[in-house]
Order: sequence, then structure tokens, then C-alpha cells
Amino acid sequence: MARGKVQMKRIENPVHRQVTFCKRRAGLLKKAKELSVLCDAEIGVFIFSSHGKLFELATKGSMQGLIERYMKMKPTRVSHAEQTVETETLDAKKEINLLKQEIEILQKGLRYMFDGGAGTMTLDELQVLEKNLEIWIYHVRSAKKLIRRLSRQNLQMDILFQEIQLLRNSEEVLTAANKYLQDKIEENTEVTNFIPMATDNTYPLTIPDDIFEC
Amino acid sequence: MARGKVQMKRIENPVHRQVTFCKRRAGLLKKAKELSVLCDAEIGVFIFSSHGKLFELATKGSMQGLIERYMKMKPTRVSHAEQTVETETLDAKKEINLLKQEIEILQKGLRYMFDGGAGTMTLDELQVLEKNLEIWIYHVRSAKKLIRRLSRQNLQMDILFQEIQLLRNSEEVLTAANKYLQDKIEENTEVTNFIPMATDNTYPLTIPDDIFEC
DNA sequence: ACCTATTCATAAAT
DNA sequence: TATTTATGAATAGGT
Repeated sequence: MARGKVQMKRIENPVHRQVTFCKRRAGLLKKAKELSVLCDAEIGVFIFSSHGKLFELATKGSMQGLIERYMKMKPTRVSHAEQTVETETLDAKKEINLLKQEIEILQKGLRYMFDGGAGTMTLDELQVLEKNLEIWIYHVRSAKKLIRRLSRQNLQMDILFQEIQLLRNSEEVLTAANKYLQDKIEENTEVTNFIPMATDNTYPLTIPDDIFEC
Repeated sequence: MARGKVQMKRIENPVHRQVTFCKRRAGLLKKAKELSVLCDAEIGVFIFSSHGKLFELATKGSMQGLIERYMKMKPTRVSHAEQTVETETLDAKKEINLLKQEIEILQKGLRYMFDGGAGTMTLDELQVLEKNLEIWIYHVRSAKKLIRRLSRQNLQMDILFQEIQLLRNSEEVLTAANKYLQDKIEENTEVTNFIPMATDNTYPLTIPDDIFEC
């Protein structure tokens, strides 16, 4: 670069390093934007300064979306290896956020299943849920079967009710006929061994009227 | 650039665009590496070409780690200003364990609900799960109400069925009595205006026998 | 992939 | 921190 070629190693002078960081950072992000525009590419850039400050750029949409797209192409590797106690500080914070995300997905999942999908979940979250929902389907279908059978019986209860009304009516008719005939017998005849039958048939009709209320 | 300034818009010629993409992509990644080395920064770059191919760079560690670090600072929301990394080491570890426990409980909870309680959960886990279950209870109770009502109707159907049997029996008794009385009348008496009533009451008893089968 | 004229990026000074 | 300037680096278009 200008006024002397630069050595490709860490700039030790903190002031120089800071100045160079600002300039080159701006340059890098500009180049990224240019590449995105000129070549119709989607680009994401994170820059963490040596002091942990974050600078980011996401062309075409959000960084979140980019990360999801990235994750889709590279399904999370599960490497644990061993960690030295000293290096755990940063890893711990990373892990916390991962775990928080996971919890959020699980909670969303619970809510999703409880509320019937009222919440808004991302595609990835839904994919996590998909497996669980497959298990659900079995239970839901079992429940549906039960409900359907009971509903069918409910319809048949209407038929039963109608039949009962018919029987009640017929009972009245028969009782009336019986009574009429008895009267005729008493009025016109002598019957020695007559035993009145079934005229006081008072079996309990305990069917409540609100059986069919809903 | 060389031999003519370039317009900052998408290059329409596909060949030119592809060539430029390769060159500038290499340039961008080189710049990123340089910035990382010179200024001791941690940098991640994704580049998705217009046809979806991914090119990536992660200085100092893996892209996965970078994404985790990114997520840590942006839990999809406003950042916590800057946090002092050093003071959070212990808290972070504690938090990790808490979150891991919570996740495990939630997962167990999901399994518990899906598999019908096959898993073994400790008392503490059950207490955490209890909170989630409270949400469930509302839904479960609604479902139970429905099932209970239908079951109650099902029981009442048994009563109805018994009542129908009683009515059928009483009908038979009454019919028999009626017939007996008629016979007596015909046998012993002259009744002028007698009209046989209801002895041939053949209303359809269409109740299928398998109503109560499951 | 290589060349090279030209533009761009930027280190150091201010 | 911004501006200037001299210089190295990146690259567009051609081969």
C-alpha cells in the first residue's frame, strides 16, 4: 500500500492498528457490498474487533436469514473435544445463547402444540417440531376415532329417543285398550279367574329430558 | 478499476459477471484475512453466489463458533451494550447448567406428554414441568369435558337400552293382557261396538342390535 | 489463466 | 477524527 509495503502480521502499535482497522474494515464492507451488487450474490460479514466489538453487514435481507441459510447447508456439527478451563469463558457465553435458543424452540414447540399453531415459528423451528408432530398425529388420530364413534352413537341416540316415544305412545294405547276391555268385562260379564295384568306397570322412566342438550 | 470505471449495478453479461464474481470474491476474502491478521480481529464471511453456491471464510476458529458468538451478542434483539467478558465467567457456567437442566426437563416433558408418561422424571423435574403442564390443563380439561359429556351420553344409552327392553317387555305383557281380555270377551260376552285396539301395533323397531358394539 | 492499463485502497503524514 | 498524498493493490477488459 501507500508509503511502504505492509507486513502481513499483527500491527503492534495500538494506534496504527486501530486506524488501520477502521480504514480496512470500511474497505472490506464496501467491497462486500460491491460484490453483492455487481454479481447478484448474498453476502454476510461479521467482524469482531480485538476488543470484542461487533461490526456486521448482510446484503439482501437480514443476518439472521443468512445464518439460517448457512445452517441449512451445513447441519450443525457436533464436536465437543475437550476444553481447557481458560478457554471456557467465551465458549460459555456462546453455549448459553445456543441453549437459550434451544429452550425457545422447545417452548415455542410446546406453545405451538398447545395453542394449535397460533405462534409464528421459523422454518427451521418448524422442522425441529415436525418430528414431534409426527408422534402427535398418532394420538390425534386415535382421539379422532373415539370422537367419531361417539358422535355416531349420538346420532343413534336420536333414533333411540324416537323409538322410546313410540313405545310410550303404544304403551298408552295398550293401557287404554286394556282399561277399556276391563271396563267392558266388569260391565257386561262375570269372569271368575280374572287377574288384572300390567295395568299399573309403573317401571321407572328415569330418562332425563336434557339427555340431548348440548 | 482498470480500463474503464465500473457501474455499481448488476453485471448483465453472465460471462463478465461470473469472471468478476471469481476475482472479487478472491479479493474480498483476501482482504478479510488481511484485516484479521493485521488488526487481530475475528472475521466471518459468507458468500452465496447467485446460483446458491456457498463460499465462506472464518478467521480464528470455525464459522460455527463465529455464529454462536454473533448470536450471543444479538439474541435476535437489542444488544446489551457491551458486556465485560471477564466478570461473567462463573455466572455463565451456572447459567449453562441451569439452561441445560431446563432443556432436559422440557425435552422430558415433551416425551412425557407424547409417550404418555413412559419416562422417569425426578420430583424437581416434575415441578418445573408442572408450570408447563398448567397450560396443558386448560386444553386437557376442555377435551375431557367433551369426552365426559359423550361418555355420559354413552352411559345413558345403556339406561335407554334397558328402558327400551322394559318397554318392550311391558308391551308384550300388555299385548298379552289385551289378547287375554279379548279372548275372554269373545268367549263370554256379546259386545256390540267393540273395536279391537292397538293389538297389531307394529311400529318399526329398527334399533340395530349392534348399537353398543365397539 | 495471464497481462496491463487504470482505478481503487490505504499508510503515513498532517 | 478528517484530509491529503504517495504508493501498492485490485481488477476490467483484452488475449
